[in-house]
Amino acid sequence: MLVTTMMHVAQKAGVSKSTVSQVLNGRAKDFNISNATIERVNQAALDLGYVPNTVARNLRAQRTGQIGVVVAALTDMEQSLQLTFDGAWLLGMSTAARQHGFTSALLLEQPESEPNLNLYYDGRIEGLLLRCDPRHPHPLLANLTPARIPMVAVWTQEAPIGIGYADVDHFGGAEIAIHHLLELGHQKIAFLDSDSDENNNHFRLRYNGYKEALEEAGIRVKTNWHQRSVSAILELIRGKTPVTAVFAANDVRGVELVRELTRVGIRVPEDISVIGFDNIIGAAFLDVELTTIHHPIREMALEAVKNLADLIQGKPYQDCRSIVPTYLVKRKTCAPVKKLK
Amino acid sequence: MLVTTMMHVAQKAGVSKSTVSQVLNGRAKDFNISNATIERVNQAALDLGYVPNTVARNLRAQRTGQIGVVVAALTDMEQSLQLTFDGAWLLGMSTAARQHGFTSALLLEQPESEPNLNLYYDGRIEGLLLRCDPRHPHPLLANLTPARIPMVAVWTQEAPIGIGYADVDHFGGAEIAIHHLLELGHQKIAFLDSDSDENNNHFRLRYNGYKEALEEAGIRVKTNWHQRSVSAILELIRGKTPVTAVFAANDVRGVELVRELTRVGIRVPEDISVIGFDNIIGAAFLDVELTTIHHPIREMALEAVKNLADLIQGKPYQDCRSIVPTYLVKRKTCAPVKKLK
DNA sequence: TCGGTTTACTAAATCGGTTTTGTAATCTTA
DNA sequence: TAAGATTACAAAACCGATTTAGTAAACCGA
Repeated sequence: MLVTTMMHVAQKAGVSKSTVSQVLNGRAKDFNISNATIERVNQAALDLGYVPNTVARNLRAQRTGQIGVVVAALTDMEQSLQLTFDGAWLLGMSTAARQHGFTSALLLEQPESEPNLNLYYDGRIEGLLLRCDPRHPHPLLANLTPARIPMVAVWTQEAPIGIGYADVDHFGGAEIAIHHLLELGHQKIAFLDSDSDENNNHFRLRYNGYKEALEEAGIRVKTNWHQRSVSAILELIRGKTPVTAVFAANDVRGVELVRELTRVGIRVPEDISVIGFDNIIGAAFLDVELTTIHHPIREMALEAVKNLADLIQGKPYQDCRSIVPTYLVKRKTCAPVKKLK
Repeated sequence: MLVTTMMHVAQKAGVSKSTVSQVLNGRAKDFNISNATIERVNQAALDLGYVPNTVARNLRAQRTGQIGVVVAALTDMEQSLQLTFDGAWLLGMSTAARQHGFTSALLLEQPESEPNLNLYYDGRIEGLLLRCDPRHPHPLLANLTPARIPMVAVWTQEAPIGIGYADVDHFGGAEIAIHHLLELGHQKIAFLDSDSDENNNHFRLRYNGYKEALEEAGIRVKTNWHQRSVSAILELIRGKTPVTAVFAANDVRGVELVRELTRVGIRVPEDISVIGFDNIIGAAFLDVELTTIHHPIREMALEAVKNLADLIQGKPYQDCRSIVPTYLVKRKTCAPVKKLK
């Protein structure tokens, strides 16, 4: 490779490599290096275009300033959303990593078969970030006996002992959505769940938040308010005790619903209010201007990195768990309830 | 940190660390290590849960098996598209990296100010991938005197001497789009350019492909066929020599156009055919089913990594440049031209 | 039985830094 | 003015591997 090493600088400056190290690390004063020597060393380093070898430095320092990020292969989740999500999260994470003193993040592809923590425990990284899938526990988290490496699970609130996490406040977000509808006078509010992702933990949390918020307001949640198909919601609306608003488990479902309602002549928000969840990036590009709950991906990424940094610093894992707050994004699919009773 | 090193294994097995190294690297036969010793060493390593330190190994081997990926901060480009793009590209790149023998990829945030190649030249990575912006040359490419590190620019076809690249065939894709329209009998075809990105090199290539394809078919491209606003296209359609089809510089514009046409009562594709470019991920979620040219991001990522691997291996940079082919995605916005003449 | 080869290892050098320890020379201060 | 402190460095150890060179013992043919 033929790179200039510290030795070359030392030779050029006529000093030992220890001196070079001391000078270049700004510790000259601690070692009583004369100004003349400092000058000579700096000049030599400059002339030779010297760049310290980080690998060597890391070996000696016994730390790398790197964290690992396991990027799972794409699952069957709706590709577009998955990709925007991953894009936002990776980019946010990368920025956050630097802010927390890590030089960089190592992208590690998830090995398909037996996940082996040792694989990540070879000294290259100081901690690990795992992007989880809300539908099933991450394999690396599953067969984890003791946490031998600082680890933070991202996008989940279920992590084993020793593991930190960062997730969005799905429960609280749902509450915010319901409170908004309540303020608009709605009382009968349906929940449009996913049709496929029955095990999606986030959707479960959102449903719980929905239920809790309604019950706290003294409203008994009828079982048939919880539906998994747009057509079922349609029936509900046309039924004898119709709902006046629908909380969709996510924006995809929300948009779907609004489109169908519009198609069959039910006006949104005049006849029915619809609120979604996620504030999917690029929603501006859609035909439906959905009121929704913002899902803060980058903030979550930032929290994840912060938690990992703390964990590495030795903080107890209980203190390295964050639930990132959401907020309401008012657009055009919610309105005060019609006085039709 | 208290990890088990090769020394510990050696002690436990009652041999020297050289022997341990030889055994664990499968080079026992070359060094005449007896089977009994091999067995002892393996058992000791297993018992102690030994994992070789990759940093030390890398220092000695003078290579890391890592490549760097510069992730630029988000620009003002339409966020959604940017994020899906980056998600797809990072994920594709990461998979490709492993396939090409790199253990992992290092995410390097782009320093805002003076880009300093030395920063990336400290031994941690063997090469660099730069995701470029089609609107302006990458700062790292701009002030690059000699290429001191193997580098591949991604999403551009303009790279200095010594630098490889991987890009999508924007020119060829445009030709494919036009050929499709020509086959459907269209002769008067407008080009709906971006309204803002005047310096976007990709759009320029697409325009050139459009023009070339038409001229090859013996059609003289009228200057007013090249427009930058939907309303201008509308005027064109309503004018005395109306176009029968529009090639949009990208899907965003295409969808915009189709929506507006539909709104003012012009039917697509019955009255006007529209073809886009990009096949934006998640198009399925849109209301407009746009015929378009697929923009293969993951394939581009794969080519980029392949080129970088080749470059690292010493291949001449001219052979490390790829233009990835596109293909037509037929959906519902193109139809045979109406015989109205 | 003696030099040469093979067997089975070990010692030491190496990668390129950082840090601890060592050592002359000069400077203080009692 | 001699002991102690300070100045200004250099030598060597160290991080944890890999690799080259070295060595002792067994074997082997002439």
